[in-house]
Amino acid sequence: MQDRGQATSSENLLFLTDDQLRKGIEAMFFAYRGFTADPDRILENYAYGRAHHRAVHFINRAPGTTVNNLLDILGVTKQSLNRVLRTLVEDGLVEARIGNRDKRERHLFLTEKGRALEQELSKAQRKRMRAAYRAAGPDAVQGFRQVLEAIMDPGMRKLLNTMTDAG
Amino acid sequence: MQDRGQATSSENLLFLTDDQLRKGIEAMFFAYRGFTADPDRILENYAYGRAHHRAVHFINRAPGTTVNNLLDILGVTKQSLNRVLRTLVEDGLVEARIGNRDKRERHLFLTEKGRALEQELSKAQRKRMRAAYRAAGPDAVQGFRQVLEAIMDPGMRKLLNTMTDAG
DNA sequence: TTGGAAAGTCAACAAGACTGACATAAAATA
DNA sequence: TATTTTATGTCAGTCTTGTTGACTTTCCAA
Repeated sequence: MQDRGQATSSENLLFLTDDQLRKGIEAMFFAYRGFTADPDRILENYAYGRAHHRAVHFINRAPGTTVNNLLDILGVTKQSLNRVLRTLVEDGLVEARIGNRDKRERHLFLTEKGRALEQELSKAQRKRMRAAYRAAGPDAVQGFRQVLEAIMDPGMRKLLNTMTDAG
Repeated sequence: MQDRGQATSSENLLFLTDDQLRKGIEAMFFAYRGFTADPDRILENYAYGRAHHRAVHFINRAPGTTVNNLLDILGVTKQSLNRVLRTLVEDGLVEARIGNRDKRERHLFLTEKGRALEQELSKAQRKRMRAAYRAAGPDAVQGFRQVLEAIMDPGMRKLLNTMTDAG
């Protein structure tokens, strides 16, 4: 049988009960809705979607990244990403430069226009996060980050920390 | 200008810098992927999607809930939810009983089969959450929950806590 | 009793994910 | 050098899940 969180010896493991886990699951669901709500609203004005936001975010985050790299980060198919990148390049938000060393690669950069959209989106998203962080306090934020990292697949955790170290 | 988290007087507000906020944002993105990964894999075997999971979850959570109630929780259009409910009813996972008091209403219940699927899905999701909770520890979990609640729209927070109190 | 509001259903459409097949160019390797 | 692998892009088609609009049934209140 699975561990259901009953206190074993001296430790209080009540935070591992199915009921507590379910509350956390539902909190994740509702919080993610809030998390994406502000950018989603902004994107409607541009006829872009969440997929465009994600691409723009990570290109801004790692300028010069290749398409393949972005595929790993976003976890979608190249056809799906390509549709998004094509519109972003056509609309002049993203520039795709052919690689010097390896001419098969495309290195992706935001244009001035792309940076402007990225700023608008991330500013709105940061605003909500800042309010939440401030309300919860630094210790809560540390716990928040710890649990999120533990929820991720190991590969994603590694990717996140690689990016974080670099940036 | 926006608060960018510089320490003002004695308090250390470094956890509110744009950089820290961005890390939290990316952690949310990657964690949510992990959060949905296990149920998504299971759902493939049944030709259902995330929308079905959500419906089944909340019907299990609040048996007898009406369609309108579920709409508020899920935040989609009734047409979108209806498509999902129709397949679940057709497949015998959900029973929709016409209301006694108000015959316009449908009260939703999981059948035995529905409960079985719900258990399979939530068990997989809880397993990941339990591992994450255990790895991070009770204090981190408390912070996690606090920040998630602060990220939500107030309406959602209220809804979540109403459900939590009742359940 | 009648007209509007509410609950739910049906139809059609769009975004964004997917798979599969294929093309091109460049790099790596046998 | 010849062949294979890699990186990227494209076309076509499908699926899930969101959307709007139009409709029926039921309830309630003026």
